Amino acid sequence: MLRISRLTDYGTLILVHLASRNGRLCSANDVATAVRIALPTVQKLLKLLASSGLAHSTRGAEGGYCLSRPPELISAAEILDVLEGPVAITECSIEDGHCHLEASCSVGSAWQRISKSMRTSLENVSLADLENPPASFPVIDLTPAHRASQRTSQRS
Amino acid sequence: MLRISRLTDYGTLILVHLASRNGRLCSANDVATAVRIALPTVQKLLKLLASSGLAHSTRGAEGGYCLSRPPELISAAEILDVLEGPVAITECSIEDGHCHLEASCSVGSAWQRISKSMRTSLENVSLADLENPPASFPVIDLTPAHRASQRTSQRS
DNA sequence: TCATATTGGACTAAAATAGTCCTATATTCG
DNA sequence: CGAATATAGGACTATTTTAGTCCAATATGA
Repeated sequence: MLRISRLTDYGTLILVHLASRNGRLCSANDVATAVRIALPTVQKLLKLLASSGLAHSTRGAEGGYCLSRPPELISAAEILDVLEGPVAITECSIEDGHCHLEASCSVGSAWQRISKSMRTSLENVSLADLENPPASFPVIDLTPAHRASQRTSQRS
Repeated sequence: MLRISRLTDYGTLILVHLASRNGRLCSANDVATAVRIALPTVQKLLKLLASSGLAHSTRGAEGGYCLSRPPELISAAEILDVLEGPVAITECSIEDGHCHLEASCSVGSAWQRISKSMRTSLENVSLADLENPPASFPVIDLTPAHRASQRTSQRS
């Protein structure tokens, strides 16, 4: 859980590589060599990144890929959206709220809300942050709002 | 991504049901009826919950399952650990740090750290919270530590 | 026109997930 | 004791997802 797929991992690597090239074009071949992932897989991912708008592609000889925006403006949430599909911690949270489990579904809604706040927080992490990760990311406060006041001084 | 499996969803439902029974024993059959999930699946999950220590089982006639602790003392992180296996956002984050991707792996390490802080935050959400979900969970601040000071007043 | 690249999609293989079933063991009650 | 009720443990199958490969078409530059 909270596991990203291998392709997403690869995809991130590729994005970081493109970021390091600072806007210069990079062919699928170049990328594959640099990140040491099989060419067909890299091609597949680059196509996905380009069609989703995270990368820009140029066809033909001397063509290649580059980021469509500076890495500071690409969020981890976006990257996950593209490479893993929409972030949704449970299935029915996608089509908000209709499963066959009726009453008990209040639980699903809790997972949904947790998922939602996680997503929101991932929007504040940029590709640039992934490129040069800080020593640590701060501990998240997922505590339900109604209890929050009781434990504000928690992290010593 | 950030998707939990269907079995985890079911498992949570079952735990919430047990919580609502307030310590009284509940057979697999009772649970299956209550949560409306196929009996064999419920049996499988209850066995898992019992063997992992989240639930307590009593064999024989009049036997059944109950929570091993009050719902306030069971965290979402534990539930996920049991039902989904160890939380690890990338593969190599499990066996901390050896993949064939060498230098580029600093990225993986970033995902790892994000995953880690998410997990820590899930430790502060209890089964009781899942049972009666609050209106919303607060937005998480995942901003890297070195930028945190610049945006403390972010949530207006 | 040829070499270099991306595009779009089909296709196969491998692995994880979901779901079912069977036999053994423990407990209660008549 | 013996029948009924439950869990325990594990094998097993089917389904779905994920990973990975390949090919024919199109675009570009020299």
